[in-house]
Amino acid sequence: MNVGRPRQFDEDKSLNAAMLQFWRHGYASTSMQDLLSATGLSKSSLYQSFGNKSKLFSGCLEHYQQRLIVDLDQQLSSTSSGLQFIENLLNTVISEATAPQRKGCLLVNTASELAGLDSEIAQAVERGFTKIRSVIARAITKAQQNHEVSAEVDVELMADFLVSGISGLRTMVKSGASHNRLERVSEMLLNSLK
Amino acid sequence: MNVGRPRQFDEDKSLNAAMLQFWRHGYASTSMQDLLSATGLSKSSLYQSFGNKSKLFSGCLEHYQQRLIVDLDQQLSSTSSGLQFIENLLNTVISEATAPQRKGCLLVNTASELAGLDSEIAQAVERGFTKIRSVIARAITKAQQNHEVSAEVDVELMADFLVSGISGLRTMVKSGASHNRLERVSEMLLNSLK
DNA sequence: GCCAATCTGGACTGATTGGTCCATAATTTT
DNA sequence: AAAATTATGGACCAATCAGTCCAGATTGGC
Repeated sequence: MNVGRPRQFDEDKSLNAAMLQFWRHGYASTSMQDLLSATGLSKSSLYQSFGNKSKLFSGCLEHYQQRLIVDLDQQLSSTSSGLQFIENLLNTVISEATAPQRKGCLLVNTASELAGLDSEIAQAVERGFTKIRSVIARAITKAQQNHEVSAEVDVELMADFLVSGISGLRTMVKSGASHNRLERVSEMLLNSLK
Repeated sequence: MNVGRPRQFDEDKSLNAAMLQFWRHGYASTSMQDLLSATGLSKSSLYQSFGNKSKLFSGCLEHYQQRLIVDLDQQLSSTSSGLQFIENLLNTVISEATAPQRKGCLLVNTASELAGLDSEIAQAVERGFTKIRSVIARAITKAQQNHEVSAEVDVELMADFLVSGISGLRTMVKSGASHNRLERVSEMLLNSLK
């Protein structure tokens, strides 16, 4: 098997380009034409490789989630302070407020747009959130080991609280909250760890 | 002026029906056909009364926001305890987790879908959030007067924190969090008031 | 009764939607 | 050289999209 001409295009790059489109405009507002332009693929190739729009979206969601987790993992292991890692996370969210386009988080966006309607997507979103939560839980444990956070803190609960808090911050960002207000709320979240 | 045949349909009811469609499926995934079926109006009447899809959506958003504020206002004034009012708010959000369809909050959904793309919508969303925040701020003040919440609490900051926290909870609901986890996070939010 | 406004339904538009199919070309392994 | 696989581009599809227009019916105020 696997004889014949090999893949010419980088499937990962195509997935990434498609992901960006979905990320920017959401599922419904992204047309196949948008995806063709973004990926640079021909219609035939795109359908051949990814099936259809829905499957492509699922692939993009998975791609996003994996990239995100790898990135967070790497950041966590390269940061000695668990608390600092979390503070960095919050700052990253806040810094998007001044960005030209506020894309937010594809998982959060998808939860909002589709999770209530498509159960398959809902499951993918749930898996993504679970993974993020587990990274944050590890960060909290690390912070406890460094005595930055009280050992009495319930790690799982606090991880949920932070994931929820970050999602809330993201909504504030999209709803146009000022930098100042975002910073103060972020500070409160951070204080809840102590 | 205003001679001739008077309005036959209840503009408020039509707006309400259209709002429900947008609420359920978002802006992009709601077609004019959906809106015609939902409102029961003829295409001519709908365009005559509301202009076009975009304007109709803006109207629905305004309608939603007004309804919400009136409802919150009424609840707040009929609840002697400011703390209880906030607890009720959180419980309402959580109870949606078991609902057949999790529509969430139209303002939050719209922030996610459109606020990053359409500045006019973004402003409407921002106004809506501001009003909600002010109701919650009043609830906190009321709780302080009842000595349920420390007088040292910064009302505006806490209001922001709660609005953000509620949005976070809503995201958790959509992402499939269990009732138990939602309750514990909600409890943490409530505790942050004390 | 007349006028003005409202309502309906349908015809119609041009553009876009997601998706299929096919002939052809390019490139690799066997 | 032959077979297998990937690529492209365009023709084509029915369905749907938002939106316009109009003729005609209805219904009220004056």
